[in-house]
Amino acid sequence: MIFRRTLERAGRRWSGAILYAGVAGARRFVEYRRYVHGISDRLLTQRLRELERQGFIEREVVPTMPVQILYTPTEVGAELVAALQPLGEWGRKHYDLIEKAPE
Amino acid sequence: MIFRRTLERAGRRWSGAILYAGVAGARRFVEYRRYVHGISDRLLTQRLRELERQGFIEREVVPTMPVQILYTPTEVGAELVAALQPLGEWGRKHYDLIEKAPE
DNA sequence: GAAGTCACTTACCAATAGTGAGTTGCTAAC
DNA sequence: GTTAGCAACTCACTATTGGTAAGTGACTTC
Repeated sequence: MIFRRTLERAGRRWSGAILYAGVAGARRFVEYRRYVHGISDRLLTQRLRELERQGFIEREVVPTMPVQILYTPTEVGAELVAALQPLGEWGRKHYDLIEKAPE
Repeated sequence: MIFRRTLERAGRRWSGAILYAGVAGARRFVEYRRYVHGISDRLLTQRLRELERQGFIEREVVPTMPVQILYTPTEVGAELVAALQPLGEWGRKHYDLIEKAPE
């Protein structure tokens, strides 16, 4: 079912938050790391690569000295984040349920 | 961040699909198993327990012979599924991206 | 009395995630 | 001219999660 696949892809650990950071303005590796609190370098690298492969962000190497690497959300990536807004609303409304409740 | 926690809780493997099945009318264990294609008994048990602990479904034992066990989505559970509708729309729109694309 | 259903549980292995340290190529400070 | 630092990674190791398959006990149907 598409619903399940979509939800589980977007809901993969860190993926949504990384995309969200991109939409919020993050571009460089360190910026993403600052936005996405708690993620390790290893997983940030891995997720950025996945999101690139899946077409949600674009990777661009700027040959300055030292090189800059920019990760920019694509059109679909931004649309996906937009589609997640109601879920964000729900989360804020039920703050205690998701922030205080057991795993 | 709430957004991340919410998304990752809903996006945990099988969780969203199970809740969705409940909203779609599933009540008994075997019904959920039929709705959520591909899930194993082990994980269905585990997820139903988690969803109950988190307050998304209610477990009720009906002392017939043999016993029936009914899992019913709560109000918040149903609201969560409703909040996920736009994501479902997005998924259907970008079908090929999520169904054909690389992991 | 053999086979089947419901709602699980157990054991085992594979895949994914977390932690922490190391690396390369540069610049700036002491 | 060694030391320190940053950006963007990579590697090795452990812990957690998920998948597969089989088993269980109370009951029903043929």
